[in-house]
Amino acid sequence: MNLILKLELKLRMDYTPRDIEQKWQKYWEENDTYKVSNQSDKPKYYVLDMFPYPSGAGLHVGHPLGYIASDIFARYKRQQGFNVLHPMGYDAFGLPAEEYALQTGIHPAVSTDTNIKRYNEQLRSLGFSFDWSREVRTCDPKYYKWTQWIFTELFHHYYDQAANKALPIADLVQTFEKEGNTNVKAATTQEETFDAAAWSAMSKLEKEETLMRYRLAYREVGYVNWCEALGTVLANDQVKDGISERGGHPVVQKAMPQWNLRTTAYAERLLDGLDTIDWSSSLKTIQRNWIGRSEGAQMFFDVADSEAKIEIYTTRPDTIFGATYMVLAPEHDLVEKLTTEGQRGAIDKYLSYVKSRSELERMADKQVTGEFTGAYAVNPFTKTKIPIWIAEYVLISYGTGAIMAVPSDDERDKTFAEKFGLEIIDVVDKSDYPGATLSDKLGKMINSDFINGMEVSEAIAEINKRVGQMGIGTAKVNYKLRDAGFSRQRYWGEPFPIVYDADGTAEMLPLQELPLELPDTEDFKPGQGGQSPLSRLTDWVNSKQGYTRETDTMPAVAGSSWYFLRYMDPHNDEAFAGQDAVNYWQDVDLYVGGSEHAVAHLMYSRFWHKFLYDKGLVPTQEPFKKLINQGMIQGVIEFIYMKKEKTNGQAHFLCAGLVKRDNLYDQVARIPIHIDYVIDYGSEKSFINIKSIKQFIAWRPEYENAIFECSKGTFQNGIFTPKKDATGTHLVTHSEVGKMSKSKYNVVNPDLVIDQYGTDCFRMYEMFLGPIETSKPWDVQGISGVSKFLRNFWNLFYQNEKFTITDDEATKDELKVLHTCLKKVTEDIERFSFNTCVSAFMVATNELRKLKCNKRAILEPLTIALAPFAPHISEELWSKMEGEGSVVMAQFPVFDESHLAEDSITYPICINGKKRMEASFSATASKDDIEKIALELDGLEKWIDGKTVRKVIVVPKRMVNIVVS
RNA sequence: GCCUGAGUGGCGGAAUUGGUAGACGCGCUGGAUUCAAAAUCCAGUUCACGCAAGUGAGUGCGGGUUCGAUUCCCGCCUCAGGUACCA
Repeated sequence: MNLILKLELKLRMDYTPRDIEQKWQKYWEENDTYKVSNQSDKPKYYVLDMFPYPSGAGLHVGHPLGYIASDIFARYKRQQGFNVLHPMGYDAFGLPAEEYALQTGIHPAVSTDTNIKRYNEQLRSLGFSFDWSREVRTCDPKYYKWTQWIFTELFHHYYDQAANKALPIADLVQTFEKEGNTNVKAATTQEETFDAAAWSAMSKLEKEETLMRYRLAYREVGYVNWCEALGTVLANDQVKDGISERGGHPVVQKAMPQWNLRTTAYAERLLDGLDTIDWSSSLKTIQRNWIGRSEGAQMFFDVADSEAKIEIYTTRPDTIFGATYMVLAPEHDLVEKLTTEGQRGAIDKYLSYVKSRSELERMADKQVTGEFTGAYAVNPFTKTKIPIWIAEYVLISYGTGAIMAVPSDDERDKTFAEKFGLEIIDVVDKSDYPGATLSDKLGKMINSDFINGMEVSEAIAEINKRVGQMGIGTAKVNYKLRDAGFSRQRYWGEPFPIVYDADGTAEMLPLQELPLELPDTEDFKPGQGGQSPLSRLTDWVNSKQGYTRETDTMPAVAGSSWYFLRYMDPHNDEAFAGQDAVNYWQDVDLYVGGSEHAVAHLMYSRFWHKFLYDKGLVPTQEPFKKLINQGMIQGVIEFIYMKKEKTNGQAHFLCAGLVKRDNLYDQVARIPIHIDYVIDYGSEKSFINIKSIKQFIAWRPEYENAIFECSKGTFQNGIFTPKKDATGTHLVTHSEVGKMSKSKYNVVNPDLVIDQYGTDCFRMYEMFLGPIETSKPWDVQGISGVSKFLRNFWNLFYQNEKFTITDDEATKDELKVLHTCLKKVTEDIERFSFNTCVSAFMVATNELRKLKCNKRAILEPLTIALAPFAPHISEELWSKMEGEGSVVMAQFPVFDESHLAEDSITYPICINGKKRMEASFSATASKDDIEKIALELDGLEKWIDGKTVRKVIVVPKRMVNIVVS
């Protein structure tokens, strides 16, 4: 190595991010820098991230986006003198670990543990200020003991609508014994009335069944995705285009008893609570629409020539004179009973078609389908006979599972009526309201007998009154929100702390018997009839004398519904968290996470929290005061097309080119393929060749004998058969931009980037990518600019390769640069605009380089302000400056407006709104002065050119606009 | 389908309350340095026409309000997230 090279290496070794970062990460760990106490004189601040599911693919570049943002905020708050709780943990139960176990035989507990270790390393290398002593894992029995306990409490409570809170079910039993349920106002599965005598006449089993209809955790028959070929229940995510993703087998809906949570009992409070929290209005709207409150009427229609009555729900009772037919959900109880002999065959055929369709497909389809039952109902007002149909657009889970169809005033009813030639009667004259949509509920009633001429709102009230008088229904508030399905026929989840006695009555295990630990097994295959793998462990199932255990497990949302409370007091064995801890930390001040959790997780945790509040166990009604949705770092997902119909019993894959050429989109399913096997991954022309196919088959052995066809020929069982002169296959894949996820096989890890550029650079680069809320595909182009910035910042402190800063007084220009930056950064952190913070630091650094400033008075506050973003380099420079303690606790600098004052301001001079010139005015000039001077500016004549000046608009400190014509 | 977002140079993005569109960074072009390259530094860079001065156009598309619209209103298009068992 020659001398010059050596010298150059030495020069470049000055800022060596990885050395500095490891040094300070070790220092923070050894000094418990981020450990936080539940007792402090400082005000509390709780910054929470949505904890990750520890996927086998490792932490991907999307995870840190939110974590970096929340870490910056937590560090900023710490520097402002708050006692900051900033914890991290793992949402460790879930389907992927179990799928992995089925493929490899590796126990989910083992793979989860391995994954967590990897995540731990990765998270630590990112320099987050987490208090790791508070880490929680939902799969830890010490943790899920309390998940199980909260479940048992839900079981032991009902929702009393008079008290507007959850009350013990034992109270309800007392009431039933005293007076039956006639005075009870409570959330229930089904309206029924009984008196004390009727209650006491019930058998033990009947009593239990009745109580089940009130409990907040209850068991009821529900529908699951059933795959006969695989003998298992599938998650929605495992079903693609109507067939199982694994193996491509048909999937149907199957009824099975399921545990549920009565989230609907809290619908109104979940709605009201939204007004009290600082969430984005779009997220609140999503939740409001999800809850879907509507006011309408529930009423009964008689069936012609039958005792049966059909209960319907409608938001438009006023349109009843236009109700020309009825539609039942295909799963409706009455379908079997009402179908006439003549229509039996057609109905059965339709039912089997519907069974093959998921709810999502049923709602998404533009085409309408349906079948006539042969039966007729009687419109209670017109007394005419109207046909009863079944159709998949009516869902059994919403309302009563039956509608009166008014084709004149409902889009879908109209499409349906037009397709099947059903009668349409206009009942609302909307001519007074041009531009109003159907959902505005505006217009005047026509063709409607006694309500003719009334406005819609009047008519609704009138019909509701009549319906009540006739005893055929009542006004009712309805919600789209459904109770939460809480059973999974899976191994890797919390076991239900439930045993059934000989009669099949469910009993909850008492707290002393919790946790009910997940039993060990080596066999994760589903049990008989799609039961959970736990059902195979007969010793465990029967381990309690005279009882059998529930073998379903809880879904992943169980553990994540309350984990933020556990962080407050993570090692407590006596309670889910001690009351002192809960009362000190109260609630989450800032919650950061992806908008993909907008409903599921954020609705469930609010529900659990409200229940705990009702029990007096938490002090606030809402768990998350402020919420920021970070966008998603996306990846490209690669798919290969597979024909839905097998060819000679084999799966048949097609080149995207063939699918396009022959327009076969209806006949193919998209099968995701790992991005590592795809050539030119991410580009438009990405494809797979024979080598890729071999890798794919090794990964997905069920496709060992599959056919791979492209325009050049076919490949099967290792043999390529060319169609014309060709030497190999070239199947173009189908690429989509989408979520980075292990299940999409498109994960990119941050490790390599961090190795190359360092953590501080990675952190700042992810922030620099754009606003925290927007989603964008991952791309490393541009990272060198951030790297260069950090080196330039570092070099401000160096002269002739020596660390040199002076105590000289700062100049006016230097102070202006500093305070402009501090103002921008402070204001931008407060509004979570971190990308613009990074550019403010860049601007300041560039200007200070030009000013050759190396003064402590400037660089010290700048270093403190940079610390939340790039904590390692800041800590290193802070220690070199001999700052006191760690920069982590240094007071965040406050900007001073007086340094920002300008003597003169440059105004753009616009003619008719278009900038034509510039002019400088004193900062103290009045509007009139500016107008006068502006009109006399040299060069203005050219623009006015014979036209008249109509108006001059002067916006102080902004611009001048001269209007001419 | 329904609900919620997003769309600005070659690329990521900025413009905080209706007031200079393109901050900052990448890339690219030219130059300096170097035997050469990397690195670094300097200058330029929305597009079209033009040697230039300049002129015109321009924030997904089509309209509207306004002295002035990326920003507000109406109607579309495309993409993303969710759609109740991925988490």
